[in-house]
Amino acid sequence: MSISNSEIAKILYEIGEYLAMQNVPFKPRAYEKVALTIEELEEEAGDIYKKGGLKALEEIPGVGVSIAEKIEELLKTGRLKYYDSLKKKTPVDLQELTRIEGLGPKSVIKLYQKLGVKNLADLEKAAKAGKIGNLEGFGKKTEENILASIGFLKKGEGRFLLGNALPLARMLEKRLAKLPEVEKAVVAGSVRRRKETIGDIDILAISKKPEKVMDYFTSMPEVARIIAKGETKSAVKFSSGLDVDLRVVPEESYGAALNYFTGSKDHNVALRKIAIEKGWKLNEYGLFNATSDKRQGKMIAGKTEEELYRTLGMDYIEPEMRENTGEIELAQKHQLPKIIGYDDLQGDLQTQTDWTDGSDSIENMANEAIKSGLKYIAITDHTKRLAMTHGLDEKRILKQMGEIDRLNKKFGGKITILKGTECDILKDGSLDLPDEILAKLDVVGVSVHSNFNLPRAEQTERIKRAMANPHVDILFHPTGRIVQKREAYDLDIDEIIACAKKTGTILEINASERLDLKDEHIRKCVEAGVKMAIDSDAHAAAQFLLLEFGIAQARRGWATRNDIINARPLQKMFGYLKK
DNA sequence: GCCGTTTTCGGCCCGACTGTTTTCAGTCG
Repeated sequence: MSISNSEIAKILYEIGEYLAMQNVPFKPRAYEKVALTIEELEEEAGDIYKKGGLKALEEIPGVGVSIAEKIEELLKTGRLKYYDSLKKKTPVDLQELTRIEGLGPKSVIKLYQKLGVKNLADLEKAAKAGKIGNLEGFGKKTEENILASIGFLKKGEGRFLLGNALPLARMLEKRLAKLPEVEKAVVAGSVRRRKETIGDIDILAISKKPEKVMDYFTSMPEVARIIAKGETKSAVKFSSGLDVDLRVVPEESYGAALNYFTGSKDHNVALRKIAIEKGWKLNEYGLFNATSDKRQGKMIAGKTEEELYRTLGMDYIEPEMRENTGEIELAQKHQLPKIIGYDDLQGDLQTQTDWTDGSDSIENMANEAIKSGLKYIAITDHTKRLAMTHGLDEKRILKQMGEIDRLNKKFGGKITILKGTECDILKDGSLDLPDEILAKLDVVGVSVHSNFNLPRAEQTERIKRAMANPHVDILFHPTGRIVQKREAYDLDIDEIIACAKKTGTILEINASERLDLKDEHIRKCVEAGVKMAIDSDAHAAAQFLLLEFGIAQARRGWATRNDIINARPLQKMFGYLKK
C-alpha cells in the first residue's frame, strides 16, 4: 500500500513549518503551497509516479527537482530522511499545537526550547502552571488565550457545512444592515464562493462610524469570545465554535474590499501580481497607480468589483469561479463561460415521497415544487432492493404510475409530474426492476446503495454496465460520497464520464448533503460534453430549497445552462434522455 | 524551493490586530 496524497501533503506542510521556525526565507511558503496542491490533487501521486517517474511529479505545479525527489523517497520507502532529521531536532506535534489560535511555528519552537512543550497536553500543563506568562515575548494574556483556545479545541469543531452556515450568514448580514450606522453589509469569504464547507463567516460592511458597528458586533448574544476588535476589523467566536469576521471599509473601497475578502487567496494573489505587472498596487482599499508605500498614488479603481476587474483588463469573474484554476486567463481573453444562474432551473429529476422513505405525498411535493418555481418534477422512489425504505416492486410502481396520471389531470398543467424511479444498481451491474417496467417510465435514474467496497475496476464495470442499459437516463449521485461523512467508493471517474459520453447517460449533481458530483468532476463533464442534471433528492417538500446548493456546486464546476438538462423546458429536457 | 510575454537568476501579496513591547514580531486571512 503506497503513501497517500494527504500523508505526503501533511509531511511537506510540516517541513514548511519547521523551516519557518528557523526563519528560513521563502521556502516555507513553497512547501505550504505545494502541500495544498497535493492535498487537492485528483490523481494519487503514487499513480503519477508509476506512470511517468520523477519527470511526471515535476509537472505538478509547485513541485520542482527537490520536492519531486522527496516525494519519490516517500513513495519508495514510506519515509523521508530530511523530514525525520527535522522532526528529531524539534520533536513536537506541530499539527496539534498550531491549531491553537495565535500559535505559529515561531512560538512553538520557543515553547519547546524553553519549556519542553511537545504537544497539547504539555502546553496545557505549562499554561495552567503559569509558566508561559513568565516567558520572554509571552505574557499573562497570551497564556489565558492559549487556555481558552484549548477549551474550544476540546469541544471539537472543524469546518461547517455551507448548508448550515449560509442561513446564519444571511441572518447576520440582515442584522448588521439594519443598524443605522451601516450603509451596506454583505457576506464575503468562502460562503460567498459557496464552498462545500466553510471555516468561518466573513462579513463586509460600509460605515462611517466603524467603532459603533464593532461594539454591536462583538456584543451579539451568540458571541462566546472576542478574538480581535479594531476599527476596521473584528473577529469573534460563537458559542457554536464558528468564527465570524467583520471588516468595515469606506464606501469608495467597497469593490476592492469585497474582492479581497471574497478570495480565494490564490485568486487574490494572482490579481495582485497582474496589478504589479502593470506598475500598480492592489489592496483591500483599491487599485493604485503606484507600487510602493501604502496609500500613495492615485486610486484608479475599487468602488465596485466590476470596475476593478475591468481596469485590470479582464471580465468580471463570478465568486464561485475564483480559485485561480484558469478563470483569470479566460477573463483576460474574454472567454469566460456564462455559468448557470440561480433562477435557471425548470425542473427537478430526483424526489422521494411517502411511497418509500420520503415524508410527503406526491401531491404535496408537487404543490411545493410549484411554489419553488418549478415546471416539472420526477417522482423517483426507491426500488425493492432497498427493503428498509419499502422500495417499490413491479406491482407498486405500476400503481404509482396510475396515481401520477390522476394527479397530472388534477393539476391541469400547472406542473408536470414525471414517472420515475431511483432504481438500485445490483452488485453485478444489473438493475432492480425489469426492462419492461423501466420502458414505461419517463425518467429512469439508477444508483448504488450497496457493496460500496468492491475493488476499483469491478465497481467501475458494475456502474458502466448499468449505464449501458438503453432505458437508463441518469446516474444518480455517481460517486457515493457524503460531505464530511462518507468517502466516495473507489471508482474510475474518468471512465464513468467517458461511458456517459458514449451511452448518452446523464450524470447527476446531487444537491443534498451528498454534493455529488464534486466541482472538479463537473468541470470534467463540461469539457467532455457530458450533460448533467441538478437534483434536490428531496425527501420532504421543504427540501426543494436544497436546489440552491446544487446550483452553487454546478457554478463552481463552471457548468452553463446548456450543460444542465433540467435548466431546459420539459420538451427540450426530454430530448436529452434516451429514447 | 519554485518559477519565468521582464526565463536560468532574482524575485516571491499585503495589511490588520494583539501582546509585549517603547518600535515590533508573530499570526492570521
